[in-house]
Amino acid sequence: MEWLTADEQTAWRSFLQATTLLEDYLDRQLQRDAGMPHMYYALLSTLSETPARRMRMTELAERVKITRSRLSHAVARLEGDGWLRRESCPSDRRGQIVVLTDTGYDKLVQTAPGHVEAVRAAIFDRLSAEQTAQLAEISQVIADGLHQPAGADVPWLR
Amino acid sequence: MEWLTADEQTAWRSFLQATTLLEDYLDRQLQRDAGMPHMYYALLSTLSETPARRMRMTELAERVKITRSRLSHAVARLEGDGWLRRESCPSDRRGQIVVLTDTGYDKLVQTAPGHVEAVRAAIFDRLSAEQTAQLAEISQVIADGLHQPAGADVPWLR
DNA sequence: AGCCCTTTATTGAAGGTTCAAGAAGTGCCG
DNA sequence: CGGCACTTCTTGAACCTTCAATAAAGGGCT
Repeated sequence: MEWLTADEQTAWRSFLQATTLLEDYLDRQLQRDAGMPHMYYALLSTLSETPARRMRMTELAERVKITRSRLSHAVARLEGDGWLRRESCPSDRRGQIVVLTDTGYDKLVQTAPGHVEAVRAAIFDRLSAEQTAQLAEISQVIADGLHQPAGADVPWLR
Repeated sequence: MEWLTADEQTAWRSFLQATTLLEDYLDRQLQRDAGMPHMYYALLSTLSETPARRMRMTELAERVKITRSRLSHAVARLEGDGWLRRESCPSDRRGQIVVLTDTGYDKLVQTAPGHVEAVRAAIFDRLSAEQTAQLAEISQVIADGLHQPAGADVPWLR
């Protein structure tokens, strides 16, 4: 068992503070301007980038890295708001297809600029191009590592 | 209004995935091994590093970057578990001082190795020393920016 | 002292997330 | 075909977080 070095500790502390503050900041921004938390916005946003603005539940959950259960609850709420709707899947009767409605798309078009602005203000306006590239690389390494934890042959995320 | 460049988009996407996965991973690890979410562990950990393992509510909230309200709920829970206790502040009768109990300290000593190991496995074992330094710097920049958002003369975090 | 504004901390309700359990469909394999 | 294991998605309860409202104390000002 190894402890963290001094450098690692400062990095870890700063990272935790940055992510905590950032989440809080973006959740507030979107709750205020769009009436939904950041994760829900990410669902609409992800759907809007697919060919027909539709996706299977499981695939959507995998893309945004959340559990199916969490997605079910979120979709139920967003469907109630009218931003998206469910359709049954023709090829697999267990499946559900989530579709971004036109109203949902409009909502996204309406709120995207403010959100992008918030992201820029918090992050990219403050980082050099090099730092942006470094952040991308570091994030990718961490995400890759968590996607398939060493020694686990069973998916750890249900 | 500027959109994100292609590089910024990939960085943002990776960053979001990494932080989502990481939070989930650490919350699970701590819930399983310590019976508490990551944020609660951070409270115990922060207290353990102070001179007499005690701190005012407000200062603790500021250190870990959460609202007073959230802290109140968390402390109520952790006090119920016996990991910490409240004491009234002699110099300011509105104040409360949160104290890490001996049991709470033992709990921390017990669970810290496993948690540090999880953090190492997810992050520092995968990053070079340079990348660790880069992550520290980037995180610091982001955290600094969010601490005092440009154009706000009123604290945005209550 | 009295007044007012601020700071400190808590509370309860509403909403979000996790976890374990369960219903329903798929697909393989004897 | 029948059985069995696995996948897909949902559900409800417990827990956590947010938000707005509140109580209580400090501190300045006249």
